[in-house]
Amino acid sequence: MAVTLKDIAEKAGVTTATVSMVINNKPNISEATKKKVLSIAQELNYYPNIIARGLATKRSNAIGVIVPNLASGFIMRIMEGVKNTLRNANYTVILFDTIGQGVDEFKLFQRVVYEGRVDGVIVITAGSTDEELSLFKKEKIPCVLVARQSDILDSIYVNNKTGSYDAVKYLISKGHRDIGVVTVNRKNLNIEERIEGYKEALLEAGIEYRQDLVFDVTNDSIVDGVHIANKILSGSRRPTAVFSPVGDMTAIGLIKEFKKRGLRVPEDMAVVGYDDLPAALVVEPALTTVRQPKLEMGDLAINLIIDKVEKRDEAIVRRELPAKFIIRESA
Amino acid sequence: MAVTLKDIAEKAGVTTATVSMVINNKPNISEATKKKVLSIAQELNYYPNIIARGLATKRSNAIGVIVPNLASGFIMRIMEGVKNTLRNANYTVILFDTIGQGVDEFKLFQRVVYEGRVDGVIVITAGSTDEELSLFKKEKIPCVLVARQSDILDSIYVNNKTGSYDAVKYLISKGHRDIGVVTVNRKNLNIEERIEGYKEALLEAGIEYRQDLVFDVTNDSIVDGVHIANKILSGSRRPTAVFSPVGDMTAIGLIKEFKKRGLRVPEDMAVVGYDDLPAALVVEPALTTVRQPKLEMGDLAINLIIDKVEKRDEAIVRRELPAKFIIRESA
DNA sequence: TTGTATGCGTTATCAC
DNA sequence: GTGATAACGCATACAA
Repeated sequence: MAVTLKDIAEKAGVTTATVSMVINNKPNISEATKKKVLSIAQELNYYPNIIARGLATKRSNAIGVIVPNLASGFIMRIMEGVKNTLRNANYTVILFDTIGQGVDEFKLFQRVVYEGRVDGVIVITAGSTDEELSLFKKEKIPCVLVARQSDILDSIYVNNKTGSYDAVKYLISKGHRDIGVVTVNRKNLNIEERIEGYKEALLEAGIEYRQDLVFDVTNDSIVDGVHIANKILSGSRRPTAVFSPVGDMTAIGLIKEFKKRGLRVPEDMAVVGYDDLPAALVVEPALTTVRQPKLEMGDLAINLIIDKVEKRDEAIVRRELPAKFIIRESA
Repeated sequence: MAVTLKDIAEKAGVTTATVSMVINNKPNISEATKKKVLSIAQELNYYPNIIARGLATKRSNAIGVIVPNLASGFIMRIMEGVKNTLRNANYTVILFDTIGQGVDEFKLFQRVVYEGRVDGVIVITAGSTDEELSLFKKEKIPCVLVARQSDILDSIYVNNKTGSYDAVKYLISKGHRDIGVVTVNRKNLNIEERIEGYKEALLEAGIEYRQDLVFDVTNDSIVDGVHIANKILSGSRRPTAVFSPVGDMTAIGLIKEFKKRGLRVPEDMAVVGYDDLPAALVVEPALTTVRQPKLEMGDLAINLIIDKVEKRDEAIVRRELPAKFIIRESA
């Protein structure tokens, strides 16, 4: 049996109320009893029962993190940022993942909230529509969105447009005019914004936006990259460069397949990725890409959610972070 | 305010006890009240307060997972396995990470256990000594070790020796006699066992084990690999192959640096990794490596811990999984 | 089949 | 300063 307040109280000859006050560092306790209680607590190796405390205070000191899937290197880096800065805070992280979209994601959220398990939720999402997000808003619990901007919820996100714009402008400056772009075959606000950056750079250079240079992928993965590499090469008017705003893994698949098909990268075909995952450095040639500040997003997210939980700050926070275009060898 | 049993009870004209029994599907409830209560619960969008339930039942329906650090691709794959099979179980995962070793790790464990936050703990560790593990054993809570074998605790682990043995034997069959090996500069049982496999293959082939072919690294990382690649090349008797039981990232660093220094891989220098991370497929040449069944470990771990939590099975389970030697291009 | 009563370990509101 | 005592929301033994 674990040791409780009662055990300490009996041994110290006081009541549990007093012990509780000592443990929680409340004022108006004599030094004498404070010392005695504390020493007994130490001796008995007492740890407060978090569950009971949670029931009494209506606070769980836990933050829920809802992620689309753990497999992604992108998500993992964000989680790492979360954990890093959480280390010294008095909160724990409860992990929830969801493959499903929309309603399922919200159902999960709702369950988590209503069960009283967490004081706040960090949602890493990209697919949700605004209507879906408004459901999150309805719940009273603090909620911060990561990697997705929003007008109605707190959000930490990266400026998608500028990173893409820089990347495409760079390609144009290298003389490319036919620049392929890979997108994803489902609703994803981030990718859409990146495409905007692509279009803007094109427009500015007086280059026509061509639908036949847009290629769909289902996931950011090497196999998807390999797959569309072949599509790209079999097109009527072959591009001289491809930008992959969906992510680095796709770009890596592209590079691998282009090389396999006898093209030199970047001479015959330039490739630019997105995210800057560790693998960007292992592929050859090293991947030119747009870096997202993943650790920083995690860091900011956990700080923000704790602020919200503790101070109940009502204002909606929108924190935009810059993406950084990293020139390496593939373009 | 969240809706509680009481709200439902009042609306249904019964007591909270009855409602509780309905919610928990207890027997001996009339179909009529069951139906009525359930429909009201649904209407009010009721979710049981997990914290309160936890206090009453002394069960939290949460599993703690203690990991050394989230950054590692190896750990992440295990976590993915955990989450995958957890999806339909009625448990949540609470994540704890620890960079520190030994005492700190145990302090964290103890806190987690005593606070009553979790019903069981999965510990992914490699560095802990047997004495440290015996501390874990002392606590009454179920605990399964992953990626680390043990006589005193439940453990899910990979046979380290055979994978290494296969790898080194393969190198020998290719004519290599001077085979470098990279190890880690701190206590790590897994690596030690892999070194055993290396030694055994050597011994069997009548090749002397030479200390000057053993190279230390601090972490499994590309930079560490690059670093020791130079050490290896500057040695008096240069090996013709290097086996990196510490992991794939080191092996990738080796390959990159060997190539940079003008060596051909595998012709001039063969390289074999360990783990089979995604990056093993992106490096050129593709990495020959020893695959660990990471998803499977996660899967088994979560199933085992839930079994232990629910059935209080006392027997110590030791589940050994095989490693698989994967031949690709780097050796 | 359902209601009553009690406890889980804490915190919080009062008196004293 | 400290002690009673009542919550917190739920589960459960026992009574009815």
